[in-house]
Amino acid sequence: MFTGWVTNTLDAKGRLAIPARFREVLAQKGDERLVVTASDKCLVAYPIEEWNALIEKVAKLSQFNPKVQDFRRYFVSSGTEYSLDRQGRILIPSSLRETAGLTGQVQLVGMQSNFEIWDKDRWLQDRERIRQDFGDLSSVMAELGL
Amino acid sequence: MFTGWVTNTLDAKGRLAIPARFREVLAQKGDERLVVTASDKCLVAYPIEEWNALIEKVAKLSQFNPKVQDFRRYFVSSGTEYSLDRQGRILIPSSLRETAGLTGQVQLVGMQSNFEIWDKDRWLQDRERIRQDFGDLSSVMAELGL
DNA sequence: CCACTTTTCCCCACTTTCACCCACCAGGAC
DNA sequence: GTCCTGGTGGGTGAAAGTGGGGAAAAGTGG
Repeated sequence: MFTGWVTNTLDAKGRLAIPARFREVLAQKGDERLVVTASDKCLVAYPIEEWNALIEKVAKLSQFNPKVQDFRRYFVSSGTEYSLDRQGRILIPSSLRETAGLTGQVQLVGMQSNFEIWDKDRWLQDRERIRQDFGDLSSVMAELGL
Repeated sequence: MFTGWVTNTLDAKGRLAIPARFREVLAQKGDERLVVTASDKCLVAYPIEEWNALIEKVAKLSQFNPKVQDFRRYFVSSGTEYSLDRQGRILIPSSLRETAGLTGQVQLVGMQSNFEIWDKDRWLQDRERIRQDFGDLSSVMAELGL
């Protein structure tokens, strides 16, 4: 399980160190490869296994539903496999860096089965938005049975 | 499987380098030929094998259904076979270049069994449109069981 | 049918990017 | 203090991408 918030820096070559804690999760799965994909405000990283499970589900949806097409074109298409280098980093290609607005400081956010990669400033803003919303959020959770 | 986003440039002669990662997929199939055809906003490239499978399916549809006719006229008829040159490029004929509005910068988008060829600006616009819609998209995905 | 232009293909050369390796620095444990 | 670990930065050779010259092929017009 990926948990917690970590701030790392993206170096000039576009490399990002994966926190040791996250690497251990991968090591336990016996497969250190990651799939990184673009979401609307950030990037999302999945262990291969999790990603494949997701892809299979998408493959079963109607391929002619325009929403599904858009989802595939944006979210699925950007998903590419990366291996860690000897220092436990991945190289994030410029197209994904641009999409997610990654600059210097990067926030990694554990989301249990996967983790998100945010531009730090954007993360701080979004966190603030969620905080404002929290009261409302709580009632939705209650409705969902939590 | 073709995955990920790659930006390459179309040179003055209309040649486009196929990313090495995509070429490997073709090499694994043992057939480096590609069929490129026009879709509504971009071009689509298929490995021969995939294209033939598609054609066979279309052949089974009613030849007198006007919609099928249009589909064949536009999508199927424009499909032409291209081989890679020694540098791993294909020459995109001017008719297809115009249709897809390809200028300098070109975006290649991996769509698993095939890949799309977009004019970069047009791609950015379309991506932005999808991104705006992402919240809505996500809820549709949730409804569909994702 | 022939001359001419345009397009296509093949080759070579240059530039940029990437994968790999090593080195450094900061902080915590001993 | 030293040792270790985690994160950061940089050099280097190979690979990928880019651009252009020139011969062959195809298309065009008289």
